[in-house]
Amino acid sequence: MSNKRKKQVTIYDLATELNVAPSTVSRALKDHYSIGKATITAVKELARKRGYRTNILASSLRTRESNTIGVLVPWINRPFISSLIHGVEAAARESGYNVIISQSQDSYDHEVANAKTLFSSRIHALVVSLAMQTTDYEHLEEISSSGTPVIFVDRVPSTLDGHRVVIDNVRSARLATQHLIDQGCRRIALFKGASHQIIYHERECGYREALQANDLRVDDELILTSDHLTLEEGNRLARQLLQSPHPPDGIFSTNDNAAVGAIKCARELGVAVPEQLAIIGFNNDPVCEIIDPPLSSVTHPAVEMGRMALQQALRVANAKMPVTERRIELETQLVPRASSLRRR
Amino acid sequence: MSNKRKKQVTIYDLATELNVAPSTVSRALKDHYSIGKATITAVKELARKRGYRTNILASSLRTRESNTIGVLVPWINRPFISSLIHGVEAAARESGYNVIISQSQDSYDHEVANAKTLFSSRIHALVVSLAMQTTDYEHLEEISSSGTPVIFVDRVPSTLDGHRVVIDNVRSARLATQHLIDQGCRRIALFKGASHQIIYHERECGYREALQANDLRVDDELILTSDHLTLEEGNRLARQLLQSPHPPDGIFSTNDNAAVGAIKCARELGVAVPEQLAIIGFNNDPVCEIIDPPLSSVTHPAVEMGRMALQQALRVANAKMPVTERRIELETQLVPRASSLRRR
DNA sequence: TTGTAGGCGTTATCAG
DNA sequence: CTGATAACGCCTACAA
Repeated sequence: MSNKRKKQVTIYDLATELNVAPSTVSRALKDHYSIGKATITAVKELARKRGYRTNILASSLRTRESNTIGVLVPWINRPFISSLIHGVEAAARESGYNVIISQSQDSYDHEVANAKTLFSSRIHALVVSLAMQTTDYEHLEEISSSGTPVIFVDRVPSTLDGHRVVIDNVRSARLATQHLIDQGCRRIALFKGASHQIIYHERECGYREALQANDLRVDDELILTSDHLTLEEGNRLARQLLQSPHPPDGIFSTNDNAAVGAIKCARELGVAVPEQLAIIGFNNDPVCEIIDPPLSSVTHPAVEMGRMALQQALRVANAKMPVTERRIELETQLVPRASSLRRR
Repeated sequence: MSNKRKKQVTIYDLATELNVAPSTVSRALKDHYSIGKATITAVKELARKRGYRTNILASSLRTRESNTIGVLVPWINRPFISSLIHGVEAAARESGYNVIISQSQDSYDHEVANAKTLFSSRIHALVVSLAMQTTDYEHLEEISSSGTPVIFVDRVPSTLDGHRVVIDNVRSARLATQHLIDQGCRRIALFKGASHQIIYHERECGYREALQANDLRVDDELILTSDHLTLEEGNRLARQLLQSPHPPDGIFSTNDNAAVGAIKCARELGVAVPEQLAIIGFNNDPVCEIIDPPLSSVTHPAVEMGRMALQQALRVANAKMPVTERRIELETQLVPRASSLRRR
């Protein structure tokens, strides 16, 4: 009920009370160089006293610049994503921007609808991690080509050449796989997500490269795809493998959740980890230190990726010239723990 | 750079092209009853074709109603909070609202600053979970008394009588403690957060009530306070207790994190869980099922609390009459698991 | 150093 | 059923 709200204080009110023009107030409030010191202090003093708060809506409308950054992610309540958002939000606030978030819930339709809504809010820039379902990017190209910078993070498009903040998935997966090989594994299984998501495709490439570099045969039966890579899925996939005629002696899971499922499965079946089955995950979620045995993993710098994405967004939005560095790659690190370390 | 942006399509453009007045277009777009069927379809058709998107800023300015809900929480990247936000966001979107988030990082100063910024954005309502540091509520009272509904969730103020969505902390804590007693515990320790946060105070009350109801002495040495209740803190507190002359035979931790720390500590010291030390946490985070032994806990319906908070926010914001139901309480449930179940 | 005036895009009011 | 007009609060040429 707008009529229940107290009337807000405007620069007009301050102006009349001080017997100056509204424009003077406006300028004084932002320390415009042409305004007298005395006026500035007087205006600010009164503003404080009257509880004046600049109306960002009006200001944004006038300048055609909102100070709001849109964030569009699959799910907010996942460790990696919530840390990513944490990074975006913290960096945004430091630069004086607000963050407006929405989740696609991994649905393409939601993603399209939310992208439109965010666009209507005249966001300054958009940070996106794609829904699992998404394979075309028209809704995002539209935003981008209208002049609003779009920065992709983690789940980036395969065909669209947009700005992106990523890790080297191929190298990271190669590292993880090589680590298992170094620990003596010869039959290594891979748990991956839907291949049309490029990150999973790349991680598979790294896995294959490592095997080939060590003259190990790639057995397609050991490459398992899951749409969600939940703990339960990981458990199920592991069971399937361990009960097969030729069980693997190592598993590389492209996320930690599914790896934890595998550990639990091994425990249930009485398979010794890491002696009979070495396991490594991906993301280095807190859960790695909680599960027994502790889970080896590869770091995935979520907070940092969020910060970088925001900075890149501002860089692109405020640049005079097109920004040529369209891809920002962050470092990852192997974190070996007991789930894969065999005493030698 | 606004000048890099393509000029946006306005109702004006549509109006000229269709030879009608802008006001007609505006009304047609929202199916105003007084506009002819033919005009409506024509307008909508052209709008679609030209890629028209209503400018929410202008609309909000004019109507003095933004369709944005503010969310102010300590940290986004915590399981309970990110699920809470998930709930708020999902419900908001279903009702046609956007969500703008900011985190206080548990600092009072941040909380005050962010509250001001959100207020400047002319949010429709504000959902808040307090920073650990916060003990005065002027910054929020100001918003509330200006007519913007403020809804507190979980970490609610002790002295301010605002709208709130909570659980029955006393009862929940009583349940948890009684459960340990039922399992044969006689010396039960309590891990709690800063007492000026009412939720911890209430949980302590529940704990005391349960002990007294069973004629067990309350030993103040067993009540340990920690500012953050992290896993490491839990580990440290548990060690302190277990190495004391009279170690406890049960621990009730007011969050799961610290309880996990206690389990790890017990494992490190060779104390059997639950036989020598029964442990129960609070929140029922995913980690409960991952730790070994699985951690007993009390559910804390994060997503549901988020949804309810949003609904209450809209109810209050759009009510003709003051909303009298200022407190919404959700159910919790005891979830016994191996960390506290002693075979009998 | 300050004031004037017009407009950002939308909607509410009042006429027709 | 539709149109003209004025405002929402702020910013920015341009004028003084």
